[in-house]
Amino acid sequence: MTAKRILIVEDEKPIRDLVAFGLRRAGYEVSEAEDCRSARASLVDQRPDLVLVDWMLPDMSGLELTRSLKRDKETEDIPVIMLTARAEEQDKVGGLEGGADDYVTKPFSPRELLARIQAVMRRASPAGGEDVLEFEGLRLDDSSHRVTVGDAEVALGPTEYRLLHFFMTHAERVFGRGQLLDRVWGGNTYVEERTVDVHIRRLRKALEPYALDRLVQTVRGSGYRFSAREG
Amino acid sequence: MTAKRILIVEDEKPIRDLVAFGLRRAGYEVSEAEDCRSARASLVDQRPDLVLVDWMLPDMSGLELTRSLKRDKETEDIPVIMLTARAEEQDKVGGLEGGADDYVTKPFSPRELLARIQAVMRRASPAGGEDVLEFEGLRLDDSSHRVTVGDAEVALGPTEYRLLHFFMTHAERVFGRGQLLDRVWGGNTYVEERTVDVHIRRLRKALEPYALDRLVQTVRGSGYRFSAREG
DNA sequence: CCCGCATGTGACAGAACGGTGACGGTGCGC
DNA sequence: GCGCACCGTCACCGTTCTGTCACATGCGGG
Repeated sequence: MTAKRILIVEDEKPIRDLVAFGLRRAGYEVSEAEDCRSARASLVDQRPDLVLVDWMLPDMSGLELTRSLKRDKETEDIPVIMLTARAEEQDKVGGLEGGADDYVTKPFSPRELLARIQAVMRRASPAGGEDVLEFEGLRLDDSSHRVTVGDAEVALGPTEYRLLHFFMTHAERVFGRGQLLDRVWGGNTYVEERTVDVHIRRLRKALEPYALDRLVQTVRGSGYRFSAREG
Repeated sequence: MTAKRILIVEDEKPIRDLVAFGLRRAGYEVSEAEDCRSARASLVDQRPDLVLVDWMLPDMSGLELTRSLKRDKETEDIPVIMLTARAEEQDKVGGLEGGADDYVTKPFSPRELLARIQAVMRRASPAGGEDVLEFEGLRLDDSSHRVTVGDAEVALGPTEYRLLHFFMTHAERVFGRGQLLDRVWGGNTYVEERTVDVHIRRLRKALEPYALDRLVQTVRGSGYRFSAREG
């Protein structure tokens, strides 16, 4: 999975550090800027997937920055989340009007911020955002619906694709055939449990040329597991 | 399910007592620390499932504690909830408290605290969170269905796995063959009692390479026991 | 010290389980 | 309508697991 890049524009260093630290932990790649000038620079060469902008900035208000961002064809697709202090709350309307995709009032809980970031990105992703899972050299790009190993493309049927997607988002856990039917086929389909075996087989066969069939492991008596570690 | 352990790090005794009392009533196992020093100690030997940290602490700020927690591979998975006074939230803290998973502002209602605790724990467990039993270096991860000692994987058949799982969740107690048949095989199976012996044997054999077969002990005339203490 | 009973142990046959190739059916695009 | 891709099911097979037995071992009481 390519890490999503987030740019933080915030002049108060302690807060900036704090937020950056938290976001990095959550798996994002974070760059920081303390004013609009450097923010613009970062925007050009980092091409972040999302921008967090503080409302109050020394050289230009965050609102201004957002507006100009959204005016530029080059950057208008980048989602923006504004950070505002509670006192400034009445201005939130203005923030949204400026083109921000969402705003969060300080203080905010980490949960909340992460949730909003994800929500906003999800909304933006059809535009060009990427949704890539990677595991042991195996890449699954959900937006383009492609599975690749290096340059080669792995040909999968729809069911195998969903199965692999499910596994890649739930690695290291064992799932019984019933659970897989529930979660990959859908809760109210009735098919034989052994059908799962057959699709596991097909998935393995597709991964075999790359010696990645080992990732799909049988746990005798329980089901299957997707894992890098041999079992 | 073993009761979840919560560690409270808070210097003001009255508050600490109050919170601890409430949490114990809610069924948690609570340990307390009044500064970061003792918190660290508790972290090591208690391995709490969640930590509640006050923002203001005498020796080190709660923020520092949280950060160092999240930096350490050993403890980064333990969810942290920060407690902050309302006065502190405005100016200093913007948001992600150095990696805290959530935060609660004082004064808070017991309800809210409990709700957040549950939410955070729920979120922590399915993600990377695991269902891990550990005993004398022997690890049984039920979600991935793996039994390991250090890096090595212990190969167990289905029955041996269930047997070990049962023992690890019921250590230090003696079970007769009949009881084991009931609880590991299932209430309505009819098999010879001596069959238990054979599976005990197989389990021991699998643990032998790691000198852990000593954990499965025979109680002559009564049955078997899983225990670290010899005899 | 010896006996008797409880437990350890190796072997084995049947059952259960999962892997695999093949087949017929179905829906879709051409 | 035809061919193609995919799906679900089945039958068959090798492998692994399981329960049972027969025999070995060992502990404890007399």
